[in-house]
Amino acid sequence: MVTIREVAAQAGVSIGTVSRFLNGKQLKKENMENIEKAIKELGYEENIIAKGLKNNKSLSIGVLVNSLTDIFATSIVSHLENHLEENNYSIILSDYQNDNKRLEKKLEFMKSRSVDGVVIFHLEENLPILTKMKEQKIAIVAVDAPIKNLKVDTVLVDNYQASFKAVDTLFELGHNKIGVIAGQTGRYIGNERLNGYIDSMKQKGIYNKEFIEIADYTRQSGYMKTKELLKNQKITAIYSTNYYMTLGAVQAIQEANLSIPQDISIIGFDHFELVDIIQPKLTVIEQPIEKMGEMIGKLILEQIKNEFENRYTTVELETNLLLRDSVKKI
Amino acid sequence: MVTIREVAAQAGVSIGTVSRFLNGKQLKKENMENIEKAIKELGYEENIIAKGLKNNKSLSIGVLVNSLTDIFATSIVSHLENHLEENNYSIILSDYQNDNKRLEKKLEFMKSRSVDGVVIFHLEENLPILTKMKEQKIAIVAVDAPIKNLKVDTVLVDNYQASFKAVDTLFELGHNKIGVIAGQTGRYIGNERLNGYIDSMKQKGIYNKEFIEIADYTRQSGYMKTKELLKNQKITAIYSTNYYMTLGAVQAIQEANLSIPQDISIIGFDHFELVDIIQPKLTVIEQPIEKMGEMIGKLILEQIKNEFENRYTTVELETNLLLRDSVKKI
DNA sequence: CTGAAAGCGCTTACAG
DNA sequence: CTGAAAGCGCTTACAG
Repeated sequence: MVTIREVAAQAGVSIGTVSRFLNGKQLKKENMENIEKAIKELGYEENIIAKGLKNNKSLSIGVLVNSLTDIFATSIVSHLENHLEENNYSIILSDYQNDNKRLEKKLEFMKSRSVDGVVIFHLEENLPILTKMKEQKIAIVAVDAPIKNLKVDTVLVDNYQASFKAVDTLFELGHNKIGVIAGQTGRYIGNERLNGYIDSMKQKGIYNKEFIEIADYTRQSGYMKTKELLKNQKITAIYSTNYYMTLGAVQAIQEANLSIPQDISIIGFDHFELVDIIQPKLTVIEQPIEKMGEMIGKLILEQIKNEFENRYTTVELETNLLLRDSVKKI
Repeated sequence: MVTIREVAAQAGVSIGTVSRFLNGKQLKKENMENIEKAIKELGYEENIIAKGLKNNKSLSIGVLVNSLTDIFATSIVSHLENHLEENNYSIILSDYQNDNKRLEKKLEFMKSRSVDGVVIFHLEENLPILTKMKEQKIAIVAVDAPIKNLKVDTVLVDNYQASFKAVDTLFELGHNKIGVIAGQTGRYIGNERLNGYIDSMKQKGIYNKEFIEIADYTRQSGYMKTKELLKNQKITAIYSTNYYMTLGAVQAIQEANLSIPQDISIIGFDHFELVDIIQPKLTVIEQPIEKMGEMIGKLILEQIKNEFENRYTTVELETNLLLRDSVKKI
């Protein structure tokens, strides 16, 4: 491995001068040329690890997701990675399987690797390690849910509003017996999405608690709970509050030999490629995946650069209701 | 940040001694106790970055996938990460969008971060940077396809055999007009899967080149090419050679108002959760995802530990044909 | 078993 | 603008 030292020798300058050159400082023209030449000839490549030792920067960002196979998270991470890479940052990725003990361990791990920041998906409870990280000026961005009792930048969507609007849409088409497949209550997203539904139903005077089924975001749970819902003869439409549950819901509807939207209308949450395999094309609430990825990158880099001037932002992005063929006027 | 130096002072020993303790060396009992106590009291945590500087190890592995939203790759990475994390390694993840220029850049990037190894999915052409990495003793594992003209450990499945068996299965059920939705030829996986099909068809004397459609692994292409295939009245079964194309194929079959398996039998490739939403349950070829992840981790750690004794392994794992309801005897 | 010292590749006040 | 030197947090022959 060729180091700055060899470059210095070959260029006839000191290593400090080479270092300054590499960091974009202005030098005597002749020296710059010599250094540049030496770098080329020797094939010098900088060692980012060594570079970071002095100022304790690693140019890496830890990203913690629940599951590496969750399409929502990986889609965002993909955009985030693009953004960060342009700024010479790399991503250390880990999943924590919805287990806060595990998350804590992974965060320790990342801390020991001197990450400059961490991005955490779907965490709601504060963890002792996070407070420690804040003290040590490690940037933190929470995604998709706010972390209680911890002031950090947060990027999420307006889930409440999305649900509210889903009900609006169905109501305008004449539906007033609208079932919902909700995620666990007690968790932020589950609550927001369910409350948006409830308030919208109440506003129209069509609220009925029998229309509510609580599932757990898995396809299997969406399937089961939709079956329950279908036993309720009055339902004419279903609002399913996440991607996987929607897939399960559709399966349950198909198995009940009901057709969409003739027998039942449905609105899903999230628009990833695979919902499009379903016939007819589902009406879904789309999250601004790309914008979320960019926003996260922007916030974390700002934190790192501005050295945490105690300014915390919560960015709440709007969703988009994509109206397609799975809903029908009645 | 508390360092080894402070621990040494508090424990009344030299920093070398603390270092040795941290690396599991045996010391005088009293010193060990004092150091342990000092570590606790001060809340010392090791700095992996600094640790790696001396021997140029970073305890990190770069992983390059085509797309972060490819469920096949992320499923494997998820298992790999578990395996590596147990060994104190972390993963730096990046996608390269099927663009070798981009891949090269990402590899440079990872090299500058002193990764101890890289895992590369779906690469077939050797890249200059890879030769350089080999020279510098950076471990390399190729996944899912061998890299031409480069000796590295490789983990893949027996694609040829999988296809051969898919045709066997259909043939035994009485099918002899079996269409195939293949991926691009000219690429390793595409060739292997197509050749297995072709040879199996020829072996049974039922080969007909009109039964072959070449798609490009996307759902959309699977959809279009299946439509083409269905124009061929003789077809009684379809073998679709990847996950996304299978989803497209099913969609095309549904739109043609044909039912599975009454009108047409189908065997797909890959078994991820979402194929199970399809009615009836698809017969699919399962890849040993978990084993692949473990194997990759095992090989890369062996390379790092054994210091590359010029031993290169290609691990070819078997697939499993999961027989379910989408195929029928005729 | 342990201390003192050199070193990993780089940065950065300091002095000129 | 630049060199010499100290330092980032840790490891590891060397000598005892």
